[in-house]
Amino acid sequence: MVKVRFAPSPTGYMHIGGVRTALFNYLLAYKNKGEFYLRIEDTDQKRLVKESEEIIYKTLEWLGLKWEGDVVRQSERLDLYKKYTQELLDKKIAHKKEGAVWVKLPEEKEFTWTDLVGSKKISFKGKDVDEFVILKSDGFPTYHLANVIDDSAMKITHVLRGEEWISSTPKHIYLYEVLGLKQPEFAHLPVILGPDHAKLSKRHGAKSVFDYRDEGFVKESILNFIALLGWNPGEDREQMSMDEMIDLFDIKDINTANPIFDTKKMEWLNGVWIRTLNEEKKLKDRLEEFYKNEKDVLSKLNAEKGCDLVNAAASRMRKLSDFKSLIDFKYNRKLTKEEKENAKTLLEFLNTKLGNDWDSDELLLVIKEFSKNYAVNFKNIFFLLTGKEQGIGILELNEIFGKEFFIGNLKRE
RNA sequence: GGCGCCAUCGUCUAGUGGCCUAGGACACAGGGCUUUCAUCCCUGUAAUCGAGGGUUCGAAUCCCUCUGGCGUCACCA
Repeated sequence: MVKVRFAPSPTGYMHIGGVRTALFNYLLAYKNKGEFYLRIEDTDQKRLVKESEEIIYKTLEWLGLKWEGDVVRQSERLDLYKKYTQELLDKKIAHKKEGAVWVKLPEEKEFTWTDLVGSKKISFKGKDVDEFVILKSDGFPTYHLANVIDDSAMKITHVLRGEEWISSTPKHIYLYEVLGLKQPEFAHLPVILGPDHAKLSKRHGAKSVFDYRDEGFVKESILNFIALLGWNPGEDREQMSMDEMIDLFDIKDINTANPIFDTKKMEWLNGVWIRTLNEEKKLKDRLEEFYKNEKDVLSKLNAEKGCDLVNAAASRMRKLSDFKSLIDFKYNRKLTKEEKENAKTLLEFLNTKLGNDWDSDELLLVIKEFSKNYAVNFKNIFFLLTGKEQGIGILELNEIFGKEFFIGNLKRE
Protein backbone atom coordinates (compact mmCIF):
# COMPACT_ATOMS: atom_id res chain seq x y z
CA MET A 1 0.00 0.00 0.00
CA VAL A 2 1.21 3.45 -0.92
CA LYS A 3 1.82 5.66 2.10
CA VAL A 4 2.97 9.22 1.66
CA ARG A 5 3.31 12.22 3.89
CA PHE A 6 3.46 15.97 3.66
CA ALA A 7 6.08 17.14 6.12
CA PRO A 8 6.27 20.91 6.40
CA SER A 9 8.16 22.76 9.06
CA PRO A 10 6.09 25.33 10.91
CA THR A 11 8.07 28.41 9.99
CA GLY A 12 5.34 30.65 8.64
CA TYR A 13 2.65 30.67 6.03
CA MET A 14 2.08 28.11 3.28
CA HIS A 15 3.20 29.19 -0.14
CA ILE A 16 2.57 27.74 -3.57
CA GLY A 17 5.59 25.47 -3.49
CA GLY A 18 4.49 23.84 -0.27
CA VAL A 19 0.98 23.31 -1.52
CA ARG A 20 2.28 21.78 -4.72
CA THR A 21 4.27 19.22 -2.73
CA ALA A 22 1.23 18.46 -0.60
CA LEU A 23 -1.00 18.14 -3.65
CA PHE A 24 1.25 15.72 -5.53
CA ASN A 25 1.61 13.57 -2.42
CA TYR A 26 -2.14 13.59 -2.07
CA LEU A 27 -2.68 12.69 -5.71
CA LEU A 28 -0.20 9.85 -5.53
CA ALA A 29 -1.90 8.47 -2.44
CA TYR A 30 -5.45 8.67 -3.75
CA LYS A 31 -4.55 7.45 -7.20
CA ASN A 32 -3.20 4.30 -5.61
CA LYS A 33 -5.86 4.02 -2.93
CA GLY A 34 -3.14 4.67 -0.40
CA GLU A 35 -2.82 6.96 2.59
CA PHE A 36 -1.74 10.56 2.99
CA TYR A 37 -0.27 11.67 6.31
CA LEU A 38 0.74 14.96 7.82
CA ARG A 39 3.89 15.38 9.86
CA ILE A 40 5.06 18.58 11.46
CA GLU A 41 8.82 18.96 11.35
CA ASP A 42 9.31 21.26 14.30
CA THR A 43 12.88 20.44 15.17
CA ASP A 44 14.24 23.92 14.77
CA GLN A 45 13.34 25.85 17.88
CA LYS A 46 14.73 29.10 16.55
CA ARG A 47 12.72 29.25 13.35
CA LEU A 48 9.52 27.98 14.85
CA VAL A 49 6.55 30.28 14.40
CA LYS A 50 3.73 29.58 16.82
CA GLU A 51 0.68 30.09 14.61
CA SER A 52 2.07 28.37 11.58
CA GLU A 53 1.05 24.88 12.61
CA GLU A 54 -2.52 26.12 12.73
CA ILE A 55 -2.04 27.80 9.35
CA ILE A 56 -0.88 24.52 7.86
CA TYR A 57 -4.01 22.74 9.08
CA LYS A 58 -6.26 25.54 7.90
CA THR A 59 -4.63 25.68 4.49
CA LEU A 60 -4.88 21.95 3.87
CA GLU A 61 -8.45 21.91 5.12
CA TRP A 62 -9.44 24.83 2.93
CA LEU A 63 -7.96 23.10 -0.09
CA GLY A 64 -9.61 19.83 0.81
CA LEU A 65 -6.38 17.89 1.24
CA LYS A 66 -7.45 15.53 4.00
CA TRP A 67 -4.83 13.62 5.91
CA GLU A 68 -5.06 10.29 7.63
CA GLY A 69 -5.04 9.81 11.40
CA ASP A 70 -3.19 11.96 13.88
CA VAL A 71 -0.61 14.54 13.00
CA VAL A 72 2.91 13.44 13.84
CA ARG A 73 4.90 16.11 15.63
CA GLN A 74 8.64 15.58 15.72
CA SER A 75 9.24 17.61 18.86
CA GLU A 76 7.31 14.92 20.73
CA ARG A 77 9.58 12.12 19.59
CA LEU A 78 12.96 13.21 20.88
CA ASP A 79 13.52 9.98 22.79
CA LEU A 80 13.21 8.00 19.60
CA TYR A 81 15.81 10.11 17.82
CA LYS A 82 18.14 9.89 20.80
CA LYS A 83 17.83 6.12 20.84
CA TYR A 84 18.88 5.88 17.20
CA THR A 85 21.65 8.40 17.73
CA GLN A 86 23.04 6.25 20.51
CA GLU A 87 22.90 3.26 18.22
CA LEU A 88 24.91 5.10 15.61
CA LEU A 89 27.36 6.27 18.23
CA ASP A 90 27.78 2.72 19.49
CA LYS A 91 28.36 1.44 15.98
CA LYS A 92 30.95 4.20 15.50
CA ILE A 93 29.02 5.47 12.51
CA ALA A 94 28.47 8.76 14.30
CA HIS A 95 30.82 10.79 16.45
CA LYS A 96 30.57 13.68 18.86
CA LYS A 97 32.05 17.03 18.04
CA GLU A 98 31.46 20.42 19.65
CA GLY A 99 28.43 19.17 21.52
CA ALA A 100 26.64 17.78 18.48
CA VAL A 101 26.55 14.36 16.89
CA TRP A 102 27.91 14.09 13.36
CA VAL A 103 28.02 11.58 10.57
CA LYS A 104 30.41 11.37 7.65
CA LEU A 105 29.71 9.26 4.59
CA PRO A 106 32.34 6.70 3.50
CA GLU A 107 34.51 8.53 0.96
CA GLU A 108 34.65 5.93 -1.76
CA LYS A 109 31.11 4.64 -1.54
CA GLU A 110 28.53 5.58 -4.15
CA PHE A 111 24.99 6.43 -3.20
CA THR A 112 22.53 5.85 -5.99
CA TRP A 113 18.80 5.82 -6.37
CA THR A 114 16.31 5.90 -9.19
CA ASP A 115 14.29 9.06 -8.89
CA LEU A 116 10.65 8.63 -9.82
CA VAL A 117 10.52 12.08 -11.37
CA GLY A 118 12.06 11.53 -14.78
CA SER A 119 12.84 7.88 -13.97
CA LYS A 120 16.54 8.55 -13.84
CA LYS A 121 19.45 7.34 -11.79
CA ILE A 122 21.07 9.90 -9.56
CA SER A 123 24.39 9.15 -7.96
CA PHE A 124 26.67 10.85 -5.43
CA LYS A 125 30.10 9.85 -4.23
CA GLY A 126 30.59 9.80 -0.48
CA LYS A 127 33.47 12.23 -0.68
CA ASP A 128 31.29 14.87 -2.32
CA VAL A 129 28.87 14.91 0.59
CA ASP A 130 29.77 17.07 3.55
CA GLU A 131 29.89 15.77 7.06
CA PHE A 132 26.57 16.55 8.71
CA VAL A 133 24.93 16.89 12.10
CA ILE A 134 22.22 14.41 13.08
CA LEU A 135 21.64 15.55 16.65
CA LYS A 136 22.08 19.17 17.62
CA SER A 137 23.57 20.29 20.90
CA ASP A 138 20.10 21.29 22.10
CA GLY A 139 19.08 17.64 21.92
CA PHE A 140 16.90 18.08 18.83
CA PRO A 141 17.57 16.05 15.72
CA THR A 142 18.25 17.66 12.35
CA TYR A 143 15.99 17.07 9.38
CA HIS A 144 18.20 14.28 8.10
CA LEU A 145 17.89 12.05 11.11
CA ALA A 146 14.31 12.80 12.08
CA ASN A 147 13.10 12.48 8.51
CA VAL A 148 14.65 9.07 7.98
CA ILE A 149 13.48 7.69 11.30
CA ASP A 150 9.95 8.98 10.98
CA ASP A 151 9.47 7.95 7.36
CA SER A 152 10.57 4.50 8.40
CA ALA A 153 8.43 4.44 11.54
CA MET A 154 5.41 5.64 9.58
CA LYS A 155 6.11 3.06 6.88
CA ILE A 156 6.22 5.74 4.22
CA THR A 157 6.65 4.12 0.80
CA HIS A 158 7.21 7.20 -1.37
CA VAL A 159 9.02 10.37 -0.44
CA LEU A 160 7.80 13.15 -2.70
CA ARG A 161 9.56 16.38 -1.89
CA GLY A 162 11.18 19.41 -3.48
CA GLU A 163 14.24 19.10 -5.67
CA GLU A 164 16.25 21.10 -3.16
CA TRP A 165 16.56 17.83 -1.24
CA ILE A 166 18.40 15.95 -3.97
CA SER A 167 21.83 16.73 -2.61
CA SER A 168 20.79 15.56 0.86
CA THR A 169 19.38 12.28 -0.34
CA PRO A 170 22.72 10.38 -0.16
CA LYS A 171 22.80 11.24 3.55
CA HIS A 172 19.36 9.75 3.97
CA ILE A 173 20.22 6.66 1.98
CA TYR A 174 23.27 6.12 4.15
CA LEU A 175 21.24 6.44 7.35
CA TYR A 176 18.65 3.96 6.12
CA GLU A 177 21.49 1.61 5.34
CA VAL A 178 23.41 1.77 8.60
CA LEU A 179 20.24 1.73 10.66
CA GLY A 180 19.00 -1.29 8.76
CA LEU A 181 15.79 0.47 7.78
CA LYS A 182 13.84 0.01 4.60
CA GLN A 183 14.45 2.79 2.14
CA PRO A 184 11.43 4.41 0.48
CA GLU A 185 11.18 5.44 -3.15
CA PHE A 186 12.26 9.00 -3.83
CA ALA A 187 10.63 11.52 -6.13
CA HIS A 188 12.02 15.03 -6.28
CA LEU A 189 9.80 17.71 -7.73
CA PRO A 190 11.49 20.50 -9.70
CA VAL A 191 11.38 23.70 -7.71
CA ILE A 192 8.98 26.37 -8.86
CA LEU A 193 10.63 29.58 -9.99
CA GLY A 194 9.27 33.08 -9.66
CA PRO A 195 8.89 35.49 -12.60
CA ASP A 196 12.43 36.62 -11.76
CA HIS A 197 13.57 33.03 -12.42
CA ALA A 198 14.68 32.57 -8.83
CA LYS A 199 13.35 29.90 -6.53
CA LEU A 200 9.90 30.80 -5.29
CA SER A 201 10.42 31.33 -1.61
CA LYS A 202 9.21 33.31 1.34
CA ARG A 203 12.39 35.33 1.23
CA HIS A 204 11.63 36.36 -2.33
CA GLY A 205 8.18 37.53 -1.42
CA ALA A 206 6.26 34.45 -2.49
CA LYS A 207 2.66 34.93 -1.53
CA SER A 208 0.78 32.66 0.79
CA VAL A 209 -2.05 30.52 -0.46
CA PHE A 210 -4.35 32.54 1.73
CA ASP A 211 -3.24 35.69 -0.06
CA TYR A 212 -4.55 34.19 -3.27
CA ARG A 213 -7.71 33.10 -1.51
CA ASP A 214 -8.21 36.61 -0.19
CA GLU A 215 -7.67 38.04 -3.65
CA GLY A 216 -10.59 36.00 -4.85
CA PHE A 217 -9.10 32.79 -6.19
CA VAL A 218 -11.17 29.67 -5.59
CA LYS A 219 -9.49 26.54 -4.33
CA GLU A 220 -10.36 24.59 -7.46
CA SER A 221 -8.36 26.88 -9.69
CA ILE A 222 -5.41 27.09 -7.32
CA LEU A 223 -5.19 23.32 -7.11
CA ASN A 224 -5.80 22.92 -10.84
CA PHE A 225 -3.21 25.50 -11.78
CA ILE A 226 -0.56 24.21 -9.42
CA ALA A 227 -1.06 20.70 -10.74
CA LEU A 228 -0.49 21.96 -14.27
CA LEU A 229 2.78 23.47 -13.11
CA GLY A 230 5.08 20.57 -13.79
CA TRP A 231 2.54 17.92 -14.60
CA ASN A 232 0.70 17.16 -17.80
CA PRO A 233 -2.04 14.56 -17.82
CA GLY A 234 -1.09 13.53 -21.33
CA GLU A 235 -3.97 15.05 -23.24
CA ASP A 236 -4.83 18.61 -24.12
CA ARG A 237 -6.47 19.17 -20.84
CA GLU A 238 -6.62 22.38 -18.85
CA GLN A 239 -9.54 22.27 -16.45
CA MET A 240 -9.50 19.39 -14.00
CA SER A 241 -11.37 18.78 -10.78
CA MET A 242 -9.69 17.00 -7.90
CA ASP A 243 -11.38 13.74 -8.83
CA GLU A 244 -10.26 14.07 -12.42
CA MET A 245 -6.72 14.84 -11.32
CA ILE A 246 -6.65 11.79 -9.10
CA ASP A 247 -7.93 9.72 -11.98
CA LEU A 248 -5.38 11.03 -14.46
CA PHE A 249 -2.38 11.28 -12.16
CA ASP A 250 0.75 9.32 -12.91
CA ILE A 251 4.04 10.17 -11.29
CA LYS A 252 5.81 9.34 -14.56
CA ASP A 253 4.16 12.38 -16.15
CA ILE A 254 5.76 14.87 -13.79
CA ASN A 255 8.14 17.16 -15.63
CA THR A 256 11.80 17.51 -14.90
CA ALA A 257 12.23 21.19 -15.73
CA ASN A 258 11.65 24.09 -13.37
CA PRO A 259 8.38 25.85 -14.14
CA ILE A 260 7.90 29.57 -13.70
CA PHE A 261 4.95 30.65 -11.64
CA ASP A 262 3.03 33.19 -13.69
CA THR A 263 -0.41 34.11 -12.42
CA LYS A 264 -1.89 35.23 -15.76
CA LYS A 265 -3.05 31.76 -16.65
CA MET A 266 -4.25 31.12 -13.13
CA GLU A 267 -6.53 34.15 -13.40
CA TRP A 268 -8.03 32.81 -16.59
CA LEU A 269 -8.48 29.39 -15.03
CA ASN A 270 -10.10 31.01 -12.01
CA GLY A 271 -12.66 32.59 -14.30
CA VAL A 272 -13.32 29.22 -15.88
CA TRP A 273 -13.84 27.71 -12.45
CA ILE A 274 -16.09 30.53 -11.33
CA ARG A 275 -18.36 29.80 -14.27
CA THR A 276 -18.28 26.08 -13.54
CA LEU A 277 -19.08 26.72 -9.89
CA ASN A 278 -21.98 28.87 -10.98
CA GLU A 279 -23.35 26.09 -13.16
CA GLU A 280 -23.06 23.78 -10.19
CA LYS A 281 -24.98 26.31 -8.06
CA LYS A 282 -22.03 26.69 -5.73
CA LEU A 283 -20.92 30.19 -6.62
CA LYS A 284 -23.33 32.01 -4.35
CA ASP A 285 -22.05 30.11 -1.33
CA ARG A 286 -18.48 30.93 -2.26
CA LEU A 287 -19.35 34.59 -2.59
CA GLU A 288 -21.10 34.61 0.76
CA GLU A 289 -18.01 33.09 2.32
CA PHE A 290 -15.72 35.51 0.54
CA TYR A 291 -17.75 38.56 1.54
CA LYS A 292 -18.65 37.36 5.01
CA ASN A 293 -17.46 40.60 6.55
CA GLU A 294 -19.06 42.95 4.04
CA LYS A 295 -22.64 43.68 4.96
CA ASP A 296 -23.49 45.60 1.81
CA VAL A 297 -22.45 42.82 -0.50
CA LEU A 298 -24.02 40.20 1.69
CA SER A 299 -27.40 41.88 1.77
CA LYS A 300 -27.51 42.11 -2.01
CA LEU A 301 -26.45 38.50 -2.24
CA ASN A 302 -29.22 37.43 0.09
CA ALA A 303 -31.88 39.63 -1.42
CA GLU A 304 -34.75 38.04 -3.32
CA LYS A 305 -33.00 38.23 -6.66
CA GLY A 306 -29.56 37.38 -5.27
CA CYS A 307 -29.26 34.27 -7.40
CA ASP A 308 -30.00 36.19 -10.57
CA LEU A 309 -27.39 38.73 -9.63
CA VAL A 310 -24.80 35.99 -9.20
CA ASN A 311 -25.80 34.48 -12.53
CA ALA A 312 -25.50 37.81 -14.29
CA ALA A 313 -22.11 38.49 -12.73
CA ALA A 314 -20.55 35.06 -13.21
CA SER A 315 -19.35 35.45 -16.78
CA ARG A 316 -17.86 38.83 -15.91
CA MET A 317 -15.69 37.63 -13.04
CA ARG A 318 -12.15 36.39 -13.00
CA LYS A 319 -11.87 36.60 -9.26
CA LEU A 320 -14.48 36.57 -6.54
CA SER A 321 -13.31 40.07 -5.68
CA ASP A 322 -14.65 41.30 -9.04
CA PHE A 323 -18.18 40.75 -7.82
CA LYS A 324 -18.17 43.76 -5.56
CA SER A 325 -17.54 46.32 -8.25
CA LEU A 326 -19.91 44.53 -10.59
CA ILE A 327 -22.81 45.10 -8.21
CA ASP A 328 -21.71 48.51 -7.07
CA PHE A 329 -23.86 51.10 -8.82
CA LYS A 330 -22.48 54.23 -7.28
CA TYR A 331 -21.85 56.79 -9.98
CA ASN A 332 -18.21 57.20 -10.74
CA ARG A 333 -18.70 60.51 -12.51
CA LYS A 334 -21.25 63.21 -13.08
CA LEU A 335 -23.23 63.59 -16.25
CA THR A 336 -22.22 66.24 -18.74
CA LYS A 337 -24.75 68.77 -19.94
CA GLU A 338 -25.35 66.84 -23.12
CA GLU A 339 -25.73 63.58 -21.24
CA LYS A 340 -28.23 65.17 -18.93
CA GLU A 341 -30.30 66.19 -21.93
CA ASN A 342 -30.06 62.69 -23.34
CA ALA A 343 -31.06 61.14 -20.05
CA LYS A 344 -34.12 63.33 -19.87
CA THR A 345 -35.11 62.54 -23.43
CA LEU A 346 -34.47 58.84 -22.92
CA LEU A 347 -36.65 58.77 -19.83
CA GLU A 348 -39.52 60.41 -21.65
CA PHE A 349 -39.00 58.09 -24.59
CA LEU A 350 -39.11 55.01 -22.40
CA ASN A 351 -42.15 56.23 -20.50
CA THR A 352 -44.17 56.86 -23.62
CA LYS A 353 -43.09 53.72 -25.46
CA LEU A 354 -43.25 51.26 -22.62
CA GLY A 355 -46.15 50.39 -20.39
CA ASN A 356 -46.21 50.28 -16.67
CA ASP A 357 -44.17 47.13 -16.63
CA TRP A 358 -40.99 47.07 -18.63
CA ASP A 359 -40.74 43.86 -20.57
CA SER A 360 -37.13 43.08 -21.39
CA ASP A 361 -37.75 42.20 -25.03
CA GLU A 362 -39.65 45.42 -25.55
CA LEU A 363 -37.09 47.40 -23.59
CA LEU A 364 -34.36 46.26 -25.96
CA LEU A 365 -36.38 47.27 -29.00
CA VAL A 366 -37.16 50.66 -27.54
CA ILE A 367 -33.55 51.32 -26.67
CA LYS A 368 -32.52 50.39 -30.19
CA GLU A 369 -35.11 52.75 -31.56
CA PHE A 370 -33.92 55.52 -29.28
CA SER A 371 -30.34 54.92 -30.26
CA LYS A 372 -31.25 55.21 -33.92
CA ASN A 373 -33.58 58.19 -33.65
CA TYR A 374 -31.42 60.29 -31.38
CA ALA A 375 -27.99 59.11 -32.55
CA VAL A 376 -26.86 58.08 -29.10
CA ASN A 377 -24.70 55.00 -29.18
CA PHE A 378 -25.38 52.02 -26.96
CA LYS A 379 -22.34 52.59 -24.82
CA ASN A 380 -23.70 55.94 -23.82
CA ILE A 381 -27.16 54.59 -23.24
CA PHE A 382 -25.67 51.94 -21.01
CA PHE A 383 -23.96 54.62 -18.99
CA LEU A 384 -27.11 56.71 -18.70
CA LEU A 385 -29.18 53.75 -17.60
CA THR A 386 -26.75 52.12 -15.19
CA GLY A 387 -24.40 54.87 -14.09
CA LYS A 388 -21.49 52.70 -15.10
CA GLU A 389 -19.21 52.49 -18.10
CA GLN A 390 -19.50 48.72 -18.27
CA GLY A 391 -20.86 45.76 -16.40
CA ILE A 392 -23.93 43.58 -16.02
CA GLY A 393 -26.30 43.81 -18.97
CA ILE A 394 -29.32 46.11 -19.12
CA LEU A 395 -31.77 43.31 -19.71
CA GLU A 396 -30.40 41.33 -16.80
CA LEU A 397 -30.58 44.39 -14.58
CA ASN A 398 -34.15 44.95 -15.67
CA GLU A 399 -35.08 41.45 -14.57
CA ILE A 400 -33.35 41.90 -11.24
CA PHE A 401 -34.04 45.47 -10.21
CA GLY A 402 -36.94 46.54 -12.45
CA LYS A 403 -37.58 49.90 -14.04
CA GLU A 404 -37.18 51.96 -10.89
CA PHE A 405 -33.46 51.24 -11.00
CA PHE A 406 -33.12 52.80 -14.46
CA ILE A 407 -35.43 55.67 -13.73
CA GLY A 408 -33.41 56.56 -10.67
CA ASN A 409 -30.23 56.55 -12.71
CA LEU A 410 -31.72 58.68 -15.46
CA LYS A 411 -32.85 61.27 -12.95
CA ARG A 412 -29.47 61.59 -11.25
CA GLU A 413 -27.60 64.87 -11.13
C1' G B 1 34.02 27.30 -7.18
C1' G B 2 32.74 21.66 -5.97
C1' C B 3 28.66 18.48 -6.55
C1' G B 4 23.82 17.64 -8.70
C1' C B 5 19.41 18.62 -11.71
C1' C B 6 17.52 20.90 -16.07
C1' A B 7 17.12 23.14 -21.30
C1' U B 8 10.59 23.18 -27.22
C1' C B 9 6.61 29.88 -28.71
C1' G B 10 6.93 35.66 -23.58
C1' U B 11 4.58 31.79 -19.86
C1' C B 12 2.44 26.51 -18.81
C1' U B 13 3.29 22.53 -21.99
C1' A B 14 2.52 18.10 -26.20
C1' G B 15 6.29 15.50 -28.39
C1' U B 16 10.45 9.13 -26.50
C1' G B 17 13.81 8.26 -34.69
C1' G B 18 9.88 9.20 -39.90
C1' C B 19 2.56 11.16 -38.52
C1' C B 20 6.62 17.89 -36.78
C1' U B 21 7.80 22.92 -42.80
C1' A B 22 6.66 21.32 -34.24
C1' G B 23 0.39 20.52 -31.65
C1' G B 24 -2.65 22.63 -27.39
C1' A B 25 -3.52 26.43 -23.42
C1' C B 26 -2.61 31.48 -21.29
C1' A B 27 -1.22 36.27 -22.89
C1' C B 28 -1.31 39.47 -27.25
C1' A B 29 -3.64 41.18 -32.19
C1' G B 30 -7.81 40.95 -35.52
C1' G B 31 -12.81 39.26 -36.55
C1' G B 32 -17.88 37.12 -35.40
C1' C B 33 -22.04 37.00 -31.80
C1' U B 34 -24.13 40.58 -28.41
C1' U B 35 -25.67 47.91 -30.26
C1' U B 36 -22.05 48.17 -22.75
C1' C B 37 -18.45 45.05 -20.56
C1' A B 38 -17.74 40.05 -20.33
C1' U B 39 -18.82 34.95 -21.68
C1' C B 40 -18.81 32.10 -26.24
C1' C B 41 -16.91 31.16 -31.42
C1' C B 42 -13.24 31.94 -35.49
C1' U B 43 -8.43 33.68 -37.39
C1' G B 44 -3.57 35.42 -36.74
C1' U B 45 1.40 36.77 -34.51
C1' A B 46 4.81 33.85 -31.81
C1' A B 47 9.73 28.36 -30.87
C1' U B 48 15.49 27.70 -37.30
C1' C B 49 13.18 22.64 -30.66
C1' G B 50 20.04 26.81 -26.10
C1' A B 51 24.83 26.26 -29.48
C1' G B 52 28.24 23.13 -32.00
C1' G B 53 29.65 18.38 -33.33
C1' G B 54 28.42 13.31 -34.18
C1' U B 55 25.19 8.42 -34.91
C1' U B 56 21.39 7.39 -38.77
C1' C B 57 18.54 6.86 -45.22
C1' G B 58 16.10 10.16 -41.56
C1' A B 59 16.74 13.67 -34.98
C1' A B 60 13.14 18.24 -31.08
C1' U B 61 13.65 13.02 -30.06
C1' C B 62 20.02 8.90 -29.26
C1' C B 63 25.56 10.21 -27.99
C1' C B 64 29.50 13.94 -26.94
C1' U B 65 31.23 18.93 -25.96
C1' C B 66 30.09 23.72 -24.78
C1' U B 67 26.80 27.47 -23.01
C1' G B 68 22.98 28.98 -19.96
C1' G B 69 19.43 28.42 -15.90
C1' C B 70 18.30 26.39 -11.25
C1' G B 71 19.40 23.75 -6.73
C1' U B 72 22.81 22.58 -2.86
C1' C B 73 27.27 23.14 -0.05
C1' A B 74 24.07 25.75 8.24
C1' C B 75 24.21 22.45 15.18
C1' C B 76 17.45 25.58 8.69
C1' A B 77 14.11 22.68 6.69
